Amino acid sequence: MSGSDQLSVVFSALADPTRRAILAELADRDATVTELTAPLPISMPAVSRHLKTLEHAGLISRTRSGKLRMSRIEAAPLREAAEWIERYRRIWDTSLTRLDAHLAAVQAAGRPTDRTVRGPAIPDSGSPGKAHDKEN
Amino acid sequence: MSGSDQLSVVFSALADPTRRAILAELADRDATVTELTAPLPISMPAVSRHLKTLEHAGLISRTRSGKLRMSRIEAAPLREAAEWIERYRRIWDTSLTRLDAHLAAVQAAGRPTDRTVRGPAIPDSGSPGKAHDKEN
DNA sequence: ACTACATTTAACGTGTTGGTTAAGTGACTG
DNA sequence: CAGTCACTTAACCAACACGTTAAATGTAGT
Repeated sequence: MSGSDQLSVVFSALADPTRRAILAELADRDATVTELTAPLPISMPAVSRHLKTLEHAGLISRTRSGKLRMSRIEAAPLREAAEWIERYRRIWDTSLTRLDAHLAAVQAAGRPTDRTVRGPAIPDSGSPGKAHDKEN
Repeated sequence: MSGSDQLSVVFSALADPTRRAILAELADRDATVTELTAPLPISMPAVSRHLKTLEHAGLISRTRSGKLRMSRIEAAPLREAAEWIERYRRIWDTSLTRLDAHLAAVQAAGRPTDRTVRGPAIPDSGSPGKAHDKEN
């Protein structure tokens, strides 16, 4: 992980399947560390650290009640991540559109695919540590 | 990165701000390695490896034309990532709803927040290497 | 063939990740 | 207040990520 911005931290957290499994679990119900560890093939300290990572990413919050430590999902940061990705929706949509067009064209004639018809920019967000900033 | 599944690879690729900047650049127009390196504060070999990572994640494809190597964005994997995240939309939506409700309630009376009203499961996808599978 | 250009591969250093086991902390229980 | 339960922290390790510079590769032009 090279970046320390919010988006990098969130995507990093999501990059681990164990952490995604934990989030899936927490989507159902809040849970203790022991409960979260049970279905997983790793030790409790390992889970504890995953929870720390998730908490640091803002994806969960935790409260102590007695000797239990409850974890609760906080999906707000996912929204930011989704919004970043959504900016590219037009590209994958138009890719599919192009594919449709291509198939139609092939059925009619026999031309090769085009692929240069692309709309204008997508605003940036998520520049490298010290970018020379040309991508805005 | 502990997982090697598609989702892990894609989220890992997105976790780096330099790679996100490259994708932002490629959203505008296909580009050569040299063009992509220009605005970045790192060497060309470093960019070359980022491109390899993005290609491995399926986020770009590359073609050789003469001595140039063009990179083109392939946003399809982003769709899968977005879909994974979208499953949690209800949670962050209802979080906001709960917040609204809380604020309204506070304005009217003075009760503490509730937070236990959560709907049923969200289907899994993204289980750890060898999970004992309980989260489905 | 020689040279120049674009890019990749190799070798290396360094920091981080994700797992382990063992020891520490804090709250309840007898 | 000793013991146990639910965790966290510490110490350690192997693997990997990300950057560098130097050398190798491949294509084009002269």
